[in-house]
Amino acid sequence: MELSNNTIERICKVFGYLDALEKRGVDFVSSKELAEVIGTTEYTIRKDISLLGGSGYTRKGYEVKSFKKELGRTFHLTQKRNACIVGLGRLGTALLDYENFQEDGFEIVAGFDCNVNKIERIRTNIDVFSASRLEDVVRARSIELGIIAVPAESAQEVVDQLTKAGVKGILNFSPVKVTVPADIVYLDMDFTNALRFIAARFIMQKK
Amino acid sequence: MELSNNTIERICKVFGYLDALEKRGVDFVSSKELAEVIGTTEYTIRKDISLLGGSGYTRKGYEVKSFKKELGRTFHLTQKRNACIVGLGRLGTALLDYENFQEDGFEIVAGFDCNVNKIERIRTNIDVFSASRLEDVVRARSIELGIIAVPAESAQEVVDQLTKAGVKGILNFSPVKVTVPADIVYLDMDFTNALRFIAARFIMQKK
DNA sequence: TATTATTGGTGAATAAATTCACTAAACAAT
DNA sequence: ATTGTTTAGTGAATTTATTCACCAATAATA
Repeated sequence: MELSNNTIERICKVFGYLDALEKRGVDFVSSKELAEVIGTTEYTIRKDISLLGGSGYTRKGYEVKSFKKELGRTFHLTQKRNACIVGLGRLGTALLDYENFQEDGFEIVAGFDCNVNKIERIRTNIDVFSASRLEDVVRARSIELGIIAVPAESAQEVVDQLTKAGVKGILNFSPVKVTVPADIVYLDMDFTNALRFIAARFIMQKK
Repeated sequence: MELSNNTIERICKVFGYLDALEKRGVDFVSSKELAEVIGTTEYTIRKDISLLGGSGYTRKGYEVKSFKKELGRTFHLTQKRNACIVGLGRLGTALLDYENFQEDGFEIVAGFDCNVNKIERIRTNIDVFSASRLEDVVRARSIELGIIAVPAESAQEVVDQLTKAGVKGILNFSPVKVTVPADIVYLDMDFTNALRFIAARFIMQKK
């Protein structure tokens, strides 16, 4: 099966919405509703789902519970995955306690910072370590996902360390472009860039 | 000129990288280097730039300073834009002091929270207000951009308030899908979704 | 029971995005 | 000078993504 990034992105959003619907006790959802919520068309949603082999019910839509379960299985979205946060400044510590991660199958099992004094001051339930211990802790705790919240100048170094330690994916909050080996899944969450994109779209009116 | 989202997104990244190069004192950059950094091909970069009407120098590439300036002008990326943050939990307060915003032409000129006690405890240089004052402060301070960092359950309400107050763009950090009028530029930064995307890509190996 | 409306599934058509192929320019090296 | 190499620019070709058009199923309604 060969899914495009766009499809995967949409399906992830669908998964999140299914989760919300399930909590609200809703049983069925139509491709039309999914499309509106996700911000696409019903055709695209149906195409995505058919690419995935999923199926719904005529005049009812997709069954929330079973569809969510199926997506979870296909994308291994249900199994717990260990993650760590590198860089415990304001953003990093905020992320440490971001409850939604835990709820959604991602467990932050370690935090790292190079400032030892800072480490001692941090009040959280999550174990925090000196950055020098990154590699061995990542291995010891089977951490698959690294979340980078360090300043721009050390981001590349952290990427290299995480890579060496064997993480499979990296989510980068630092506002700098880094180079990452091709076999590691990498995603950028540059806030400034997001604001720029919005500002640019003020100007280049869509539609 | 009709630019796609993809093009705008790439150009924003290019802008960020040009900024970094400028600071490093680099004079020229090739489409190939840009492509590598941004994560695309040189063809696409050149096509994007030509769509924009930009131009470079044979065997040298694009002149960093003037190209950056041109992009800034085209996308109005240089003019200061006022932004506010709604929701002053851990993430919201971290964003309040995120220095990179200020550096890049976005100024956080207000913070809002519905918890009055919390407002009094917050230590920052930025003015913080009760959420009830959102509408009048947004108008009074010409705030164009709203950054949402409230819990899922109040996100839609905040969107509605911001919309009513007349912001032009919204950046949403809350992990919920909201509906936004079509004329407002909207961008989602759902962390959990980002992690899901990464996890899904572990499985659905690209390439 | 017959009819109507709604919804998913899917191959075909269309549209959009990317890549290619080639040209021209400019600098470097011989 | 001449030759070779690098790099941008761009129309054409290709690939990818989206949308359409239509069918089948099924639930609701008359």
